[in-house]
Order: sequence, then structure tokens, then C-alpha cells
Amino acid sequence: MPSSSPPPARRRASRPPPPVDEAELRRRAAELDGSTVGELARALGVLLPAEARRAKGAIGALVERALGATAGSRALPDFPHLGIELKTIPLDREGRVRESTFVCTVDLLEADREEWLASRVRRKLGCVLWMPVEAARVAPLPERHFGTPRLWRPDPEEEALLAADWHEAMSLIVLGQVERLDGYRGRALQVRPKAATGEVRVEVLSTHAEAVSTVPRGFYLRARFTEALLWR
DNA sequence: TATTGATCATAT
DNA sequence: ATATGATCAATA
Repeated sequence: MPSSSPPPARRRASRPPPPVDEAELRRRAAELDGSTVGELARALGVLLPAEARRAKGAIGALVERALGATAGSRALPDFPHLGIELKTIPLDREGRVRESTFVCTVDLLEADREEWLASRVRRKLGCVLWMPVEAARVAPLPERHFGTPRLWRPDPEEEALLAADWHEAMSLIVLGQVERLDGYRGRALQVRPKAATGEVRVEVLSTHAEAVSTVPRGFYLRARFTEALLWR
């Protein structure tokens, strides 16, 4: 090896380049199968938070980095040139999905202008690379294993389910009944608060078209829905 | 104990 | 502040 080759990144964080095509993305994702979060973090020179409570999203960010996701915090798919979104999915030891999956925020003020076919939810879920992660609460973060990744596009049945839930939620918002929108609605797609704290407020139009404050909301996929799609 | 509502970290 | 990444923890 020539002496001009870059030094090994033992402690410095490294960021691999984006995959050139879907096949490369799938191959790189498959390589993670069976490895642990700690192994990956060390390979990339990334420090993991010690407290689980402070590690929300840490594994997702780690896998993004490993696979060369480039979207950052922009409103784009993780792999814009491939149109593919990356999601880690927490499974318990029996392979059951442990948590819902955040999709995107709800734009309460634009609800009346959005259509399902062009909606943020549909665009976000057009193609998702699911990366399973062992998430038994007892397992320390570094010891958790990655599972077999899966590339998913909603089939007509799944899309119909998502569309129905989306329409129900959006109808309530347009009718000014956002306070009736809680986590109990929706078979596959639900709406729940999404904010840094419970004090955060955004505006929404009431029945009488007056602006009122409410908590910011987000769309989430129910665990039973994501569990079913991992099986199919 | 499964699920909803609340919260935590990082980057722009 | 707003976007991204999610999971924690109180409650039904």
C-alpha cells in the first residue's frame, strides 16, 4: 500500500459515500445483518449515548451514516437519487415490532389543500428500506443486533388502508375538529403529538375559521401495521 | 401490558 | 424554530 493512503479513522467519525444504485444500497444494508450497534458505532468512530433515554434516534442516525444517506434534515428521502427512505424498526426477541414509526409532521394549516396522491405521507412511504434492530429494553445499546433488511413498497391493499386513515385525520382537521384527533383513530396510520415538549404550540383553523393554538402533531405507523408488512 | 401522549438528540 | 432521527414513560 502507498504511504499516501488515508489514516485509519480509529476515533474520528467517518461518513461513507452514498450508494450509486438500489442494488448497492441493498448490499450494504445486508452487510449489517447480524452485526451489533456497538460494532458499527466503533467502525464509524461514533460515540453512543450512555443513557437509553438520551439515545432516541441514535441508531437511526448511525445507520444513515453507515449507508451513506445524504438528505440530512431536509424534507427529502434519505437517498434522494434513489427515492428511498430509511427506517430502523425496533423488534423484541420474538421478532415483534415494539414501537410505532414516525412518518412526518402534520401540516395543520395546509390540510385543506393536500391530496392523498401528492401527500407527504404517501411520498414518504413510497419506498422504505426497513432495518430491524433488536430492542429488548434490557439489552444495552451497543449489544443490540441488526436484523435482515427489507425494501418495501405499499401494495394496493396497504395503500388503501393508509389512504383511508389519512383521509379521516385530514377531514377532522379541515372541519376544525383537531382536538378530536387522538391516537385511538386509524388502523394503520395514526396521529399523535410530535414536539420537543408539551408546551409547544402551533396554529390551526377552528370550525369558525379562527386561528387557535394546539399541540403539533405527527403521522405514525402503528406497530401492528409495520409488523405485518415485515412478514409479507 | 399495550398503547397513547410526551419527550430527547442533532442539524440547519 | 424547524426539520430530521425515534423511544420513553404515564395511562387506559
